[in-house]
Amino acid sequence: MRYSQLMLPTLKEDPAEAEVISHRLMFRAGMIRKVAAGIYSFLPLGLRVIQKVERIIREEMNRAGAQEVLLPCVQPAELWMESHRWQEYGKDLLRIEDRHSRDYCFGPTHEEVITDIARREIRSYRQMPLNFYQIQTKFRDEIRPRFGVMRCREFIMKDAYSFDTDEVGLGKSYQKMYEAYTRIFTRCGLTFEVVEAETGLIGGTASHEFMVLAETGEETIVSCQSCNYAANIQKAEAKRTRLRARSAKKIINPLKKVETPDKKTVEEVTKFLKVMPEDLVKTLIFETEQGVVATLIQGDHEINESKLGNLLGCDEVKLASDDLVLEVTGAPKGYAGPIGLSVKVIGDYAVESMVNFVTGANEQDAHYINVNLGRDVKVDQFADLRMVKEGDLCPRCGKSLNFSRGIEVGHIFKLGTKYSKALRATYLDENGREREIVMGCYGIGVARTAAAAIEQYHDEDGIIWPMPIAPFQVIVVPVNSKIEALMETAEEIYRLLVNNAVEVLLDDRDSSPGVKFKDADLIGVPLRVTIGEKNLKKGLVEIRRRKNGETTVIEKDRIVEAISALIHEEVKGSLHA
RNA sequence: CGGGGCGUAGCGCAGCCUGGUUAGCGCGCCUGCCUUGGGAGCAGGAGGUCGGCAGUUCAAAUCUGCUCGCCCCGACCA
Repeated sequence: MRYSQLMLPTLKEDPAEAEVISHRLMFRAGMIRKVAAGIYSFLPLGLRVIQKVERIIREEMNRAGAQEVLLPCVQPAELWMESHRWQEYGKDLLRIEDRHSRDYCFGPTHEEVITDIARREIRSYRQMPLNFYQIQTKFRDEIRPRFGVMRCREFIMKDAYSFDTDEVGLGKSYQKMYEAYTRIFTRCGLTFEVVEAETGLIGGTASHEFMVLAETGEETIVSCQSCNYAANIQKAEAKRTRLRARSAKKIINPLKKVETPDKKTVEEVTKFLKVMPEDLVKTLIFETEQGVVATLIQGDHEINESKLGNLLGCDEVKLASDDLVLEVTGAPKGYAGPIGLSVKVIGDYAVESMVNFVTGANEQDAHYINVNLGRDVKVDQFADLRMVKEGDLCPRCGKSLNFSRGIEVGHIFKLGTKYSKALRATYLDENGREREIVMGCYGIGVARTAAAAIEQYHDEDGIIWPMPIAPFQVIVVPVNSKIEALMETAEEIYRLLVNNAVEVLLDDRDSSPGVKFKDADLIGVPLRVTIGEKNLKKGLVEIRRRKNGETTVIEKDRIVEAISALIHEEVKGSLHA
């Protein structure tokens, strides 16, 4: 490709709206342009990167035995009603009407459509296992799109769906995808971590997220320093502390009510009573589909609403309104406590080992001290209800946990029979019995993967693409376009490299060298061949590596072998990342 | 949806508070000269219904109302 013929509009200045580094650089490098909030066009350079990522995905999906299909983006409401997601999905689902006022949606994902195919085509256990995947544009009407291509409304996604006869088969399909994903992100040159995750709206029994480690990541991930435990913060658990030594020894004091005028928050109350936050139990009232429940959490801990929801089997749990708190506890918010409550009380495991703690007295301006379980408080159930925090220990091995930030680029789910049951996708087993197909689904955010690579690999001059997903592997820069010898050599090297299947961009613009160098750095091409007058007189050209600025001068006749060796080395390097 | 903010040339911004000639600046773009190993220099030039609609006024980018779009923080989410 010749630069002069490529639509590659680079910008010197950062666009005002771009906040995160990948957004800024994709914009400045002429990869993307915004069309509307959360909706982008990909310009040629951006598309090249997307296609490189897609190619790696296709190769690995095919290797894992998956078959590519193409599904519709506009889907009939009926299918979504059958799975109940027409109601459940909420406002993220972009609903549209056709000219006959029939309801459709723009597909945010494709479980319904693929399950529809499965129920029509799969009859027998002999036809499984099967795995279909598609790479296409989806739409989720995000409340607030942000971070450029990382969190958009319209986005390119690879989704795969597996169909098995039973859980054992699903386990195998899931494992294959786990391995394929590991290969995909490794081949893209990314540093990532696989974490246990929540299943969320998609539903299902088990799930892992593939997280690219980056400061700007939206997700917090927790991982063990010594074993391989790693989980999304939403899912992460901490080792349960046994009855603490200090608690075990402590004398149980008599319950006492104390005045706490105007002290509502954990901080205010503990400061006023001169105790530590971990000596207080906060009582949080929740409104759920199962009715109102009270939860008991150690003062310095945070409730994890999704854990509570999972425990109760509810899709939605909502912190009670001030009015409801008043109704349930008889006191305004800030004075709730478990003593005398008539609703179901669920305690976090950490509370189980506490003695002589502080709680609200269900009475304005009053708290109890020396509260104890059993004697004063009846807890219906203990469970893991809290967020893991710094200092907690690994639930598997007891060593310390690390906290880091990640960008979710892939997510795999064991769906089970949720959709096959709803859409009645069944098959006949060996005994002629009708059974539900067991499904899994597996997604990768394609553009997000490219953006994550930029978050991970950039410097103050621009993008530093990993070789396998770089839009071009090499850029050829003649320093002075007015000197014929330089241009001729550049052309010659360009042709040689093209003929040897190297992806090369020839900067044939009549610009000053500074401009060409700056653009080359900005768009992040891994290797630059610089052709300057002095070197050329000695029959030499220079090769510069974007990632470390390292330059080597070689005889121009050896250019093809030198470049090939470097490409090979960098591709291999990312495989071992 | 709540809170904050922004819409002026392709991009980044000033002007608005305190209304008044031809609406500026930097980058980019066009022409010419010159220059060529890290976003050169000089000269000339093109490009704006100041987001839209309505109002106040002799007069609106500037004041008022409505509206549309966008950004940031939060709740939500891949």
